[in-house]
Amino acid sequence: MADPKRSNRRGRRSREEILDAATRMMAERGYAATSLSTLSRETGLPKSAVYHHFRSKGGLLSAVMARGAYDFFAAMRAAHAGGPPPGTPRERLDWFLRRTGEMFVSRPDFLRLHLLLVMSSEAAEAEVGALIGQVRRDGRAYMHGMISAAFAGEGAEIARAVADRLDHFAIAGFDGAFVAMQAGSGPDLFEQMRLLAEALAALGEARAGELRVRG
Amino acid sequence: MADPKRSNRRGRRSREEILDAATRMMAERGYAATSLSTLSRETGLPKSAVYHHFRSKGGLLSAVMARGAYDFFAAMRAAHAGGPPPGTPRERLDWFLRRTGEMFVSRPDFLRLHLLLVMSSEAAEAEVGALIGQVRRDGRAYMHGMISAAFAGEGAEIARAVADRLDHFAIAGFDGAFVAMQAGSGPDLFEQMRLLAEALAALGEARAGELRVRG
Amino acid sequence: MADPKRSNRRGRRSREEILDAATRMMAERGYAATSLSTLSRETGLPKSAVYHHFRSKGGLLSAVMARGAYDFFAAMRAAHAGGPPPGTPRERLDWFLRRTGEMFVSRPDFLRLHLLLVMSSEAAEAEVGALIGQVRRDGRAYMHGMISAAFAGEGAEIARAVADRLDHFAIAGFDGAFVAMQAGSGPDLFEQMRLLAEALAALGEARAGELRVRG
Amino acid sequence: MADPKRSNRRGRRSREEILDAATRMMAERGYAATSLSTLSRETGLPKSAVYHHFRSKGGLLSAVMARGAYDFFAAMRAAHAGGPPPGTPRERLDWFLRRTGEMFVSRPDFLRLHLLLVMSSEAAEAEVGALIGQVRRDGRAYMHGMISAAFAGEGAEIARAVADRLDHFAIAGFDGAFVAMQAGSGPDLFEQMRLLAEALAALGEARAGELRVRG
DNA sequence: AATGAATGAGCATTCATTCAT
DNA sequence: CATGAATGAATGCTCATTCAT
Repeated sequence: MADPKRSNRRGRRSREEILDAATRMMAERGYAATSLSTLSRETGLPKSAVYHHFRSKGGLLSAVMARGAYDFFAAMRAAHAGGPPPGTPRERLDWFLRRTGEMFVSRPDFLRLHLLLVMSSEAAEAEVGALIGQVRRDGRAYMHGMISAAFAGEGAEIARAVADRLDHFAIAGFDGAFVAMQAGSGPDLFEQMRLLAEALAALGEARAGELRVRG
Repeated sequence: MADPKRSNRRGRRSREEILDAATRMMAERGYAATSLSTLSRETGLPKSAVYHHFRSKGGLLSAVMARGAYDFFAAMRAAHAGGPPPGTPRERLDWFLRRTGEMFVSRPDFLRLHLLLVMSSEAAEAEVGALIGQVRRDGRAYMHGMISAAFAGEGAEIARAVADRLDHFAIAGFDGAFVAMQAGSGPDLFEQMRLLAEALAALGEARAGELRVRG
Repeated sequence: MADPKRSNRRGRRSREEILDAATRMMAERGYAATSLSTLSRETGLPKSAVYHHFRSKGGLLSAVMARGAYDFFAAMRAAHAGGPPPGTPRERLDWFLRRTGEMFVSRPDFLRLHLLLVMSSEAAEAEVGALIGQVRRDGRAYMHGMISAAFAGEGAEIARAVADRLDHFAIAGFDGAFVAMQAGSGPDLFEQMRLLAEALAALGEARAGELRVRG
Repeated sequence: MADPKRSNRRGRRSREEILDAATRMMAERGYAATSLSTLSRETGLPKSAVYHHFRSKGGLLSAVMARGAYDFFAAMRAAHAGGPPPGTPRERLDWFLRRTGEMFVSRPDFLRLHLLLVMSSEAAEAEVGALIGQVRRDGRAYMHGMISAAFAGEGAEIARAVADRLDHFAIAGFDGAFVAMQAGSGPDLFEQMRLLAEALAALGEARAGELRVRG
């Protein structure tokens, strides 16, 4: 079944190949619809290799998610390194969101699988459920950082308060835009990002105004 | 297996029972992970009843989607019957979105399955793919109606232009909020709806302002 | 399912339609591989019609065989009506066998199904088994008649003795030639028939010679 | 289901067991009527073993045919090793055919299945169809060898010409005699073989005579 | 460390049949 | 007389998993 030229002394590489294929397939078809037989056929590696490296199909899913999350956030940090140039909150949000949108386009697999699992309650299986929760918390924290950076000009306290209020909303805007992109409906993703930046800026400035008055 | 008291002359009822159970199960676990054996066990009806009524598992999915869409939009129209009381666009959007949010909470199954299918490319199987596209178009048209109703005070032309610009964004806001609700993360759905109303109002008014100046 | 224009008051016709389709399908695919669903789809008549007219799938098989046998032997008698012109046994056998070969070519379904059942021990189911035995006996009797007619010039007694000896062999020659025709191998059926006639003539004359000497 | 003492390290043996049972069952009931469930029950091996060893039910059929053909022709060669003693063509044909008849009686499974497939057009499924054609060609070649050996005394050229003319006819005689044996009708197989030998001798000598005159 | 052989449980689907109308 | 609805049993097949090597 396996390519005979493939040595049997290269565990690390096999692991990565399985992980790559599984990420792609699970993101395309979902967890339940991804069979180890197909995975094996597509990688040229035996089914037992999955058990060798990941203990079970569920373990493979966990690994896929863990690596995906790690890579995703690393890529996010890289994309945003240096931070936006000075400017209005809206300009700064625009800068952040445009770059984030580029990530969505170039690495959709992780997000797709993430949303699939969120919706399908296959997550309920403990281990993965925890990972998903962690990813959502990390995502929100990341978003929080972006928003407060955008409103840094209002002072740290106000920036934080604004971000507290808007981070979930921003996450929802992302998720929704990603769904629309997957559906092939809607305007292109970057147009959506621009509107989201505009909305966040408007909401954030309104909120900052209130706080300035009160403070 | 089946209740022996169940006559063999009640096709319509069996059909509905299967449809109910399938809607719930597919929304919970996804299409692939919903097995006809489990469905049969849960309804007490034989597996062959599915084939009798729906021709195939795919046909059942189509029927689930078709009925779900029909019921969903009917319930939406019922929830919004009469329309919002007079007021500012934001107040009117608030009224619309609060009621829509209630729908999400009370009938999440259809939306869950819809999003699951959008993400999982099981939709690619023709028949269902078309249905999903139709649902998204209908949803967007519905949203368009809500937004232009909210901005009716600006005149029909401007209201329409605003809705043209914002309908996709609003859909994304809904989808994202629904995802957050499913994930159990984020503030409650109604808080999200309020923010979305505020954002749409702000974006819409800015857009209307531009148009008034140009006009 | 059924053609709506088809009245529900025409039992005789439905019966024949089912019989026609079943004869064809069973001859093509065998009894086990002929499903009532397919039969129903192909005739446009409901599956229950089979039970109405034939009591069971096995009953349908019996009816197919019975009608097939009846028709087949009637057609044989028609083809051989009048009998061969005077001539040598070989010429007369040639005449018989050429005409029989024409039957094989023009109505292969019954023979195919017959051989299929003979080989497959689905015949073991009593009712059909008996029918098959009857068909083989009738066939042999028919062949006996042909051979003794061919050798009538040797006198009735010798003609009968020759036919007693050769009828089974002739049947085997027929069956084998029919098999070859179905397999698409071998020379055309009529060449086979000519050789068979030659062989029967040679064998018969040798036998007749022996008998004449003894007598 | 399986014998628990059966180790999971004996693939070769399982393969043969399945092949044996399948050969017998398919020859008895035909391909379509042989179910993997019954096969599994009868071998004590799980259904999945069939897929492990043969990829599909069709693959099992191919393997059954391939092994059957191989064994059959090997046994034929063994039965005819050494060749017939010197004598007239008829004596030599008698020797060949008697031995061949013994094969039919002692190993009827392969031939039964072969004829079943020839008749039932399940063969049309490519892979098996090709195998069947090959078997018929091999059979004919074998028969050709037997006939020309029987007529070797007439010289190689004439012997070949006689065999060219009669091989198909001889095959048909075999097939027909085998059918009669399966049907339980007719005289015993060896009587049929004797008549066939006589017929082939008569036809062959007539043909050889013609050729001698012409040559 | 890595794998091919093997398997039991479960899958979607089709079957022949019954029965109320 | 004729049928559409309904179903339990069985079908061919795929699944995730184990285990000896």
